[in-house]
Amino acid sequence: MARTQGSHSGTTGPKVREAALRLFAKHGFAAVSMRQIAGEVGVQAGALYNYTPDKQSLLFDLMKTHLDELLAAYAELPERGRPLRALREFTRFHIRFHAERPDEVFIAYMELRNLTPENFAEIEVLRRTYERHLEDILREGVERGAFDVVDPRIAAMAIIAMLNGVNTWYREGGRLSLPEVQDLYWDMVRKSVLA
Amino acid sequence: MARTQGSHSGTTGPKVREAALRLFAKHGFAAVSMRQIAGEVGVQAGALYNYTPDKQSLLFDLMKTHLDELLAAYAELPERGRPLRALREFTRFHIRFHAERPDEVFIAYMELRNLTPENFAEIEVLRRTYERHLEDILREGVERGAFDVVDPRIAAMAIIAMLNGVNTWYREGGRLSLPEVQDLYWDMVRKSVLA
DNA sequence: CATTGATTTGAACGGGTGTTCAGTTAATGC
DNA sequence: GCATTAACTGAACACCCGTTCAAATCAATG
Repeated sequence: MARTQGSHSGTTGPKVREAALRLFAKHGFAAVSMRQIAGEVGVQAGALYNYTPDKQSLLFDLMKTHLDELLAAYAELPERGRPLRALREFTRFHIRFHAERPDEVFIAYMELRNLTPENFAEIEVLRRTYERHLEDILREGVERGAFDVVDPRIAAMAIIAMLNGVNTWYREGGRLSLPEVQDLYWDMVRKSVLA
Repeated sequence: MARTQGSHSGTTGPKVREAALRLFAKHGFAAVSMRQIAGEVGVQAGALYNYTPDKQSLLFDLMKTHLDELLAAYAELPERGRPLRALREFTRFHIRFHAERPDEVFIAYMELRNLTPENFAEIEVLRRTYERHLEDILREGVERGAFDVVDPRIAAMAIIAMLNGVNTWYREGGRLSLPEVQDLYWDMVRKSVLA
């Protein structure tokens, strides 16, 4: 046997990325083999190399795509307004965006050490860019006297760490709805920086 | 060759745990081989099995020891006092304790999925016990009217996630000293729950 | 100083790893 | 309907994996 019925790069390609995403998130990059991914796709391991030059690139592409989408989605937030309003929009956006993609988020935070140094550096720039958006909101709030934040850089990291924590426990259909979660966290974020 | 000069379970045993700790933290459990650990210890791979029944137990022991020490250290905190004071002590304790053991903390949060279900369950009980200490402080603060927290369980997880974030950037000898970090975070934690 | 017991070696076990590629088959364009 | 191209197989490559164990050597004991 060789080329199989119904085979298409347009369908196999996404399947490869989806399988890798799910398996990496569940078992970790190092614990997943190319043969496992191929098995999920319904293909032999060799066929994966039509879609990625190697395993490392597969991981990098997943992370890069995730962060590109994060920055693009944030950039398209309509009318962010003044500091307090902007901070609320950031908080709500962050929780929603991350709750919608638990696997991508998990990989992006857990598998950083499995990137080559060059790939790591590229991902870090994107992550840092996102953090700086929040940092800028805080800084402007301090200038306008709306916020009392001694160190905006630290505060930004603290808030993001807190918001990322949602993904460790939030599940759709659980005790709390997403809007309820957003309200609870917004209450804490707001008070933590208020003057 | 067989038994080597100066060999002692009293020295090799700790060396094995230290090497495993460092390597697991740096490369991840799945990416580290028993031969790598043995190499760091200065021994052949077979010798490791005098000190652990298998690789999995090595990981579990590291996590269990870490969490046992965490709970023991918290239990020995002198005079925690009323809610606000207790919350401050918790915050300062958490930051210091975790900053002192970055490798243990990293492993305890990143390698949970590499535990067998039984081992995972045991670790989760300990982690949950620690979380509940904070939850109890918050609950008492709410009862006494000192705190305004809608959902103490969620708030406890949010605060711990925020404090854990310190380990992603804090390094001894960096821009901020540990007391400065403790002050910055205490300021945010305090305000986030205040009535 | 001989003996016992603790400690390690080194080889072996069966199996898995990422990656390459010649060969084969299905889909596509003319 | 036929030639071309895209997609995939299956085997092979060299190597690494966790774990076991008889044999060898050292430390400790009496």
